[in-house]
Amino acid sequence: MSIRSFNLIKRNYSQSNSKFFVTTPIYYVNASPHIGHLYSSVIADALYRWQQVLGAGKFKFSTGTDEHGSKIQQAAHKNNTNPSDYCTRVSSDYKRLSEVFSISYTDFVRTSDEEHKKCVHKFWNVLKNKGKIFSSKYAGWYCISDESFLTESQLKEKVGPDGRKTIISGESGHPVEWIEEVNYMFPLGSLQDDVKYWLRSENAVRPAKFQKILLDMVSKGPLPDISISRPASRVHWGIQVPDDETQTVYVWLDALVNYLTAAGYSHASLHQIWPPSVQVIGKDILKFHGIYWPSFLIAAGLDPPLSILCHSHWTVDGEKMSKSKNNVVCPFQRSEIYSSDGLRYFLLREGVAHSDGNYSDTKVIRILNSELADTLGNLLSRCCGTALNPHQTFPKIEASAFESVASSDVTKKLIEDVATLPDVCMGHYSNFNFYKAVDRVIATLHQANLFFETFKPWELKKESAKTRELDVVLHLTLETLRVCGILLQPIIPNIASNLLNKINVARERRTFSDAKILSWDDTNFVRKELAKDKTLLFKRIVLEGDRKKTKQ
RNA sequence: GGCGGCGUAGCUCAGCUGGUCAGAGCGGGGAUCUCAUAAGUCCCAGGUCGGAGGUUCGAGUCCUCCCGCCGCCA
Repeated sequence: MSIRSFNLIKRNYSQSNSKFFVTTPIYYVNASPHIGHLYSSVIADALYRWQQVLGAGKFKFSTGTDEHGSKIQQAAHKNNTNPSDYCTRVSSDYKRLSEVFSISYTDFVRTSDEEHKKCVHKFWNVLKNKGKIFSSKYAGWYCISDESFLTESQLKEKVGPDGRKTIISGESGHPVEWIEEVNYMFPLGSLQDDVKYWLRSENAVRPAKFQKILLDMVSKGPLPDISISRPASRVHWGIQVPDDETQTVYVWLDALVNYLTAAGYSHASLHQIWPPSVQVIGKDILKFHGIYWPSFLIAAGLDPPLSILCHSHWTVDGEKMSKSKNNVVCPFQRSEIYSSDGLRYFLLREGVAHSDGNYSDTKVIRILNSELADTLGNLLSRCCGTALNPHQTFPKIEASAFESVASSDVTKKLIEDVATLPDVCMGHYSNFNFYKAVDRVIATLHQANLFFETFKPWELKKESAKTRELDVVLHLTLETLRVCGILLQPIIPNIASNLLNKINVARERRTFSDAKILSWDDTNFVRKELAKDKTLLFKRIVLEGDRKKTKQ
């Protein structure tokens, strides 16, 4: 069965398509959420919100938790509870992550849900009926902790205190043992050409670095058959293989089907939303999503995803994040200091998909204070203060006064920046370059501050003959804030909402089209009242004992 | 060992297709302003673009070799 037979037309899904389906990985419940989990969710949420800024449609955003496997059995036992209760508890932490950080998912899938089991069974039977599952005796080195078969190159020898040698996983350090057993197998090699073809399409995997890694993997020689079940005697917390109670479905097959579960695989609605538009993943699970997953899908006669966005990891103060180093960054704890939008901003502003980011609290504080409190928040305050804006309005402007102000080079630059900003952001968001989009927005806000400084409205205020020019300065600056606010909604939804509320932008006027219609071109513009509340977009972060040097 | 990715100012990045032999933000220093979230604006310092060689009138950008980091495979 050839992949060429189905529709892989290159398309820019960032346009206002009728449908959009974005996914995060489902998070393994062996541990609480950390900054890396948040990063995946925030990226997916930004993509989802951007789609909404572009326009209405049938959208779906799935996330969830991966709850099966022997590690969960062990973790539950360690916590003196059963796997089901244990999973419910930790899964609720991931739901809380989404709630705290405004992750606007539509579907939360738990692999222990009955609906998911139905989908896994259905998928299994489809693969089986297509002759893609066969039973075979399998022998190899097996790591119980990691629940994986390993090749000999992945092993190391370890000498114990008594001089005895044991074989361990080279990667995790956990012990391995030689196992011979009967498992169900899947012929990865039979889909290799199709997967290679899919990988070569332009947007299949982004950034290109990860696309090349995958192409390298599938171009090296035939892919092996892989085991897709485990004996139930060893792994009983999972989904039973249909019609064979002695085997449990391999956790990766189980987990990957969650995306189908979210899309309505067990009932007829799947094709209303399938295939996924973007699947967001971390680089540690690249092989499963970039080779296994499309192989399974193609074998089952389903389209692979239109795009996989693979992001890199976060180091912490230059070191890999790990429990043993005790440097795992807890997003809940950090959000209490930096706010949820603040943490979102930092991750999307500082993170680039192609290389590891470095998390540092010093950097977080500096970026948030400089850009959210100062550049953005202070600019709003300059416009809304009663000294310059006693009537608390977003004023209408007179054409002659506008022309007078617009003749300045600084004003021309600002108007050009604001006019081109929506399309520039469109380009960057479409290519998943959030940091470039944010960079342009911040640059535009700097230009607005320069414009404000150039025209010195606090001096215009003193001359009654210059009141109309003062209105123009306030108007242009508030309009810049309005456009920037619309474009920042995917990044900092709450701060953007507060900003747009303050300048009285109607909720239904916060779309990409609204960002393109500029007030000085809008003959129907009506003077707007600013909201009465004293809006503080972002409170500057000051740590105890950290006293800023006062300037003279 | 083979293959792939990366290496640009203290930090994070831009600089795609060879052409002011280099920019931005943050951080640092100075000046100035007072509308404003003690904010804004301006100026300055910081660069062997990992190293060496080559192609070219001209290379951060192309080629070769070497060094370092990361990943995959053996």
